[in-house]
Amino acid sequence: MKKPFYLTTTLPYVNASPHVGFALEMVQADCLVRYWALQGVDVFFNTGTDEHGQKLFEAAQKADMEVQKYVDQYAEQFRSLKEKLNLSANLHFIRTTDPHHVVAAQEMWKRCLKNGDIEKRVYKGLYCVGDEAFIKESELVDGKCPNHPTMDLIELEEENYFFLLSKYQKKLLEYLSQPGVVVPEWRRKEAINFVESGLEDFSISRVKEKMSWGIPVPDDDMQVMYVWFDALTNYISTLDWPNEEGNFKKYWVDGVTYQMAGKDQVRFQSIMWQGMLMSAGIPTTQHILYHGFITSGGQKMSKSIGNVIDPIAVAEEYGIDALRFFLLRHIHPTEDSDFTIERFKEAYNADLANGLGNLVARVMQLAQTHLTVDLVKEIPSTLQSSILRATVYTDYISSLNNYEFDRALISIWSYIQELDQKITETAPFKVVKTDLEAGQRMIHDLVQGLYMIADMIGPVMPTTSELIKQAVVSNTKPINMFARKE
RNA sequence: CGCGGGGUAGAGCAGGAGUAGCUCGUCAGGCUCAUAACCUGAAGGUCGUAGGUGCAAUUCCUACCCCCGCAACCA
Repeated sequence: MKKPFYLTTTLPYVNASPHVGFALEMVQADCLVRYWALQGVDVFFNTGTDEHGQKLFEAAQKADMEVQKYVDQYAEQFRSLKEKLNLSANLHFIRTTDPHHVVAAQEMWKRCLKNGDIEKRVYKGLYCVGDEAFIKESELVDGKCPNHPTMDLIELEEENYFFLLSKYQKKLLEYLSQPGVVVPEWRRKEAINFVESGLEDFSISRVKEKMSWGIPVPDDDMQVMYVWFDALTNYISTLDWPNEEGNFKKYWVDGVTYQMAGKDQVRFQSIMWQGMLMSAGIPTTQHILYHGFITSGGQKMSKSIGNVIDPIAVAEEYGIDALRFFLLRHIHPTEDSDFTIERFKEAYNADLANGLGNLVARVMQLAQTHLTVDLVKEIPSTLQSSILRATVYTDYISSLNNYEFDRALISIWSYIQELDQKITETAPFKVVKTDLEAGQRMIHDLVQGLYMIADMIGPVMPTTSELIKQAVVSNTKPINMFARKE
């Protein structure tokens, strides 16, 4: 019996529509979940939305809306990604405004408090009256607020609760000393460096009077939790924690735990969150996978440059599977990568239209013409075909086991090329005219290869995979799967 | 001396001590089962710069140059 797996994405903050970077995270996660599920693993798959905090509070005020209604709107956009990106059916979606999450966050607080890791202190910071907010030092422009360069910043103090992260320096270093807790490996070293350079305690609450949109601090009416403390707790509240039995025990305590996040999240996910878990006496996360960022035209995406890629629009024009394919094949799993429509179209035409789509068409045309349904019946159960070069499958497996989506797909596509070559070299369409049986055997082999491809691309392109399998089983050439785009 | 990633054919990338590889693009052939697709071949690179260690370096070491992130309360 395989251990159950748990995998969560980060929860996006709902101050904007889903962007392509989150689509990447979601699709990577979904690919792993589907891959594991195919191997018979019981997987708990989590995502959701982070809905508290000052920025949302202000945004709602600007929009002249009730905060809850404001976040409801955005939450729905993220929830609908399940259909728009064709994510696994078992995906759990948690909102940090869900009542049971609120309870969990407060319980997390109490545990950390009880363990002596939360204490009240004076928070000193530079406060901009124009923004009515603290400005962090790295944001300063010539010592002034970037939004209000003519105004002087005032030093302001307020009482906040602090999480004593510094107490966990040693334990965090022990945690980070385990290979695999942070992927890629060089980011683990980065995290170790960061912890070794010293950890600061963090403010984890805000004065309610100034900003009420947050989870109330237990036993203190004057303060609400600062978002990150609240939001991080979702990873276990989604498992019904603080109920220690059931899903929490099954997946978090006894299972194999995975988180996915963007590269900017290392200190939140691998350091603060792990510190919180340690404080609360809960097992730490076993593997956290960090993807890179997506640029467009070599620059950060921004509305003013006009290089923003809307993943939903791409999916609508080219198909969900095409988007999923591009994100997994042409975006590096862990490094930054570039995404432009030009590159996307190039990959679409080369890999999907001319590659996979065309191969399906030529093989299934041969099959439909020269084979019968009876002849292909046994195909799904006989995947160990002689036509499959053994290394294709083993490369595919080992790549996915290392979260190297791009390599897994490269290996499948090299096989597609092999089949194209084989058709040209052995010319079954010719052989069939002089020796029907020999030709049929060749075509049968090709169909088997096609089925194998369908199997392997399942986690990446679920719909395409199904269409190919159906075509094989019904011995029918399907309509163009990926029409060329000019 | 802050930390990390990277600089390889026109473009995008892989590789990693011992005839430099892939995709797209270009050029020339071939095939006709296929989505004007597919197959074969060719042109195109002194692998950022300068040193060093090797019988041998693009691959290791050192220095430097350039690009990109990060440098914590941004969710």
